[in-house]
Amino acid sequence: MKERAYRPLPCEEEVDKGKDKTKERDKRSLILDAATQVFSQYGYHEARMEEIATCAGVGKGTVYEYFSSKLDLFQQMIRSGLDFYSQRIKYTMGQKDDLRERLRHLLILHFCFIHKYRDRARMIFGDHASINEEVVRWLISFREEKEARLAAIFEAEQQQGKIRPVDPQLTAQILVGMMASFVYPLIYTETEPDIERMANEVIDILFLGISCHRE
Amino acid sequence: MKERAYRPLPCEEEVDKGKDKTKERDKRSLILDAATQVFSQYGYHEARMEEIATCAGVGKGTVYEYFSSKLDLFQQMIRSGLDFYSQRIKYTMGQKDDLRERLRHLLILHFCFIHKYRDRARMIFGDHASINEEVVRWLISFREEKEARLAAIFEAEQQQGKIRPVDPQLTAQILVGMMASFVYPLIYTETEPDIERMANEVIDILFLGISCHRE
Amino acid sequence: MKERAYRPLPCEEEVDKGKDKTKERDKRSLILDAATQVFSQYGYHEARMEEIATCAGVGKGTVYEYFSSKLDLFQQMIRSGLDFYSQRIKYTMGQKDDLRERLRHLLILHFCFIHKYRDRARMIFGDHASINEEVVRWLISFREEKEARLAAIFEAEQQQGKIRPVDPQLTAQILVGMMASFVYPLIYTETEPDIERMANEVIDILFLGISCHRE
Amino acid sequence: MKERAYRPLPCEEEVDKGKDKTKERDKRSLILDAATQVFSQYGYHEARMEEIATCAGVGKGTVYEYFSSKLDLFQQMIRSGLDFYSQRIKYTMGQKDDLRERLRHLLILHFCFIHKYRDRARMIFGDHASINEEVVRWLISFREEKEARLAAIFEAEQQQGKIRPVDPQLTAQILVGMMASFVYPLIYTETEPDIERMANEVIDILFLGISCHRE
DNA sequence: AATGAATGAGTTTTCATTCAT
DNA sequence: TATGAATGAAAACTCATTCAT
Repeated sequence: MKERAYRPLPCEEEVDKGKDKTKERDKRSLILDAATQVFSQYGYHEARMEEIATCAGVGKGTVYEYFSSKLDLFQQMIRSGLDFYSQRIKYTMGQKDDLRERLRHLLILHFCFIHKYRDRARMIFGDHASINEEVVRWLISFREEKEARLAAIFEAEQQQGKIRPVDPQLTAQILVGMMASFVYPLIYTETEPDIERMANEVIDILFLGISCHRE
Repeated sequence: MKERAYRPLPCEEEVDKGKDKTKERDKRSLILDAATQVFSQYGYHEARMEEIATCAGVGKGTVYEYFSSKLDLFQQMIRSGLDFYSQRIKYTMGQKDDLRERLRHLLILHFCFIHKYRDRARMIFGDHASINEEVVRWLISFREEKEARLAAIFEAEQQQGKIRPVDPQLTAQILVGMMASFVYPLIYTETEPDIERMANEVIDILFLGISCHRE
Repeated sequence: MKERAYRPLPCEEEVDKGKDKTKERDKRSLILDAATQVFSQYGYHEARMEEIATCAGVGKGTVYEYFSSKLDLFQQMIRSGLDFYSQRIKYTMGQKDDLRERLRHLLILHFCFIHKYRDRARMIFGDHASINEEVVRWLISFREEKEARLAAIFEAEQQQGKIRPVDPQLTAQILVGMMASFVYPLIYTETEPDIERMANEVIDILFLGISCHRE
Repeated sequence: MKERAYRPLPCEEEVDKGKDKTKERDKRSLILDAATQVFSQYGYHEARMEEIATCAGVGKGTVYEYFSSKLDLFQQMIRSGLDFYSQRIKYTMGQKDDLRERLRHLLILHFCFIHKYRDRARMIFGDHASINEEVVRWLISFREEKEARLAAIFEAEQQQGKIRPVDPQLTAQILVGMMASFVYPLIYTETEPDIERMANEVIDILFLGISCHRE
């Protein structure tokens, strides 16, 4: 019933090396995982601290030894989800030379992540506006950071004449929007998605859209 | 704080003509508007029925004369928001001949809507997964419908050889994702956004991305 | 659906003579009848003023023209039920000479009443302790009056040597208890009860129990 | 105000022997007792969960740890009252040989119970028709069971020629009615009632009423 | 006189959090 | 350190009553 696996993505074996000792997870991350699962299933308000505790295999009081409140637990869970995602994404983005290839890789990773860690993806890309201003600020600044990084890349490429003079900021935002548009489909799709193909199509459209074309 | 204006969009004067008599609003839509405002500000769970009532200028019990429960009120508010949006969007989509121009118009309308009716936009494009299965189904099928309509258009154009052989479904999804990526920026931007420019940029990228190019 | 008839009991034709003009019932008794029906069906607290109004065919506000509150309506309904019952019972009790026959008649009337006017019977013989102290006092004093009247009769008979030297008060109470024991069975029995037989049996037992027997 | 004693009846010392250690009552029965008291005083609808909690010396939430709802608490209270009564009554009924003596004992026990456990008696013998169908069914079947048991006894005696050929069912019902007629008087009487005398009188009347007499 | 739309006081119930063990 | 029994603040909802029409 639990089997919350979190094994490395098929495309990220190098990232998790050295973590497979399956050492006795400490209570804190046990609770964090349970929280991810329960929050993602029920949403913040419908989630019950008792269920999170039970699901983590600890007593209700124990949760409060590690987290000062429900909101604190939620925030830390989001944070950890954000870190978890960033870690995987950043790593790859620093690698390859060619922009197209790098973005293709970004998309693949992104799609893999969403598909593999549905729970976390749902929490990271969800709309938590009503729960906590702070969380919303995090998520916004998280996305802005992502967009800024992408915008910087587009700008650099543009100055090298590799892409058309599009607005780098807007282009970044559009890419992030495209990426986000896959969250729900990937979470709710039962059949195994063809992630490679999806990534290629998106990249094709985007690159034709922003490449230089001789008139 | 009230001033829930709902005057025609600057770009939709033709749509609302004849409706500006500002006739005595009936209680039901008064409450619906208050609900939109309060729900959009606090989210479903943090919203208090009492505040909605106060905000609509009626007593707590009156709300229950028109809506059987908090959930019912929420659902009807979403529904009305959906209709409100569809009304404005569908109208334009059936008009112009040229796809590019039609989509440009779609984007402009979409952006105007979001910017003008922040409350409604936030509710329609928000993530209500944890509140009510039914609402989620509505929103998903609403988006799917939108995507299907766009996909059909792309497919038709494709058969006329007007655009590249991209996956119409995926392209539609990407366009919807692009559109959605503007929700938060437009809602939270204080400065007047240059909607025309934004729409043009998006359309440029998308059309270069999907047009036929001689190799 | 209404057809709350209140026609004379088969055994009381003489009582209602002159009332069969079926004259346009005035609003007040219309409401009183509706209240009897609704209160008896749902009990005081579950009964809704709105339903009583609807059932009486008047508006909600109208009820308050005739009765100052729900409690007032309830009290007046009980009172009217009490009077209705007393009227029928007292009349008969003053008639016949022979005690045995008089009591037999009392029982028959009582049983007929319960069976015919289930609604009223249920309200009169129910336990309204929790609703209103005043109502309870009425019901208790109503029963005490009944018992006192019977006790007086028993005492008189006793002094004439017609019955054993039993405690008249206790005997009266026992008789009333016997009578009450038929309320639920008569209300809930679907089949037509053999009221004569029931009365005879009860009277037989009681009279053997209290008659003088030569040892 | 607390002093909910529940010491053994003066006439039932043998039943409760070994139970008078007044051991630390557990919360559940503490609440059940408080409920009995409050429900019996105010009736189901007028009773406030908060008062029951306070009266039991626990917090409001604690009541819901043991009972899922007000109705559940009410039902369990009735059930426990029914069991409590049955326990005491059944025990004695199985003992003595002579019918007259057995019934005399039954009455004494019944009267003692009512007088001693007014709260419980009021709940058990009250009319809860409007509160909950299930409770009504319990009470009816409880009374029917009682009547059936008595009817069986009367029938047996009859076949042994010990009593007149009365309708055993009706006789049982009458006896139960007689018994019930003492509920209110015993509950509301301030002075110490002479239970022995009352029982003897009732038994005398009933037995003369149903015995065989040579004409 | 008759109405019914509007009202808000009052109640059950939930569940995050505490704290004695 | 870990626990879960106990708690009480807070919110949805009901319905008797009012009063403008």
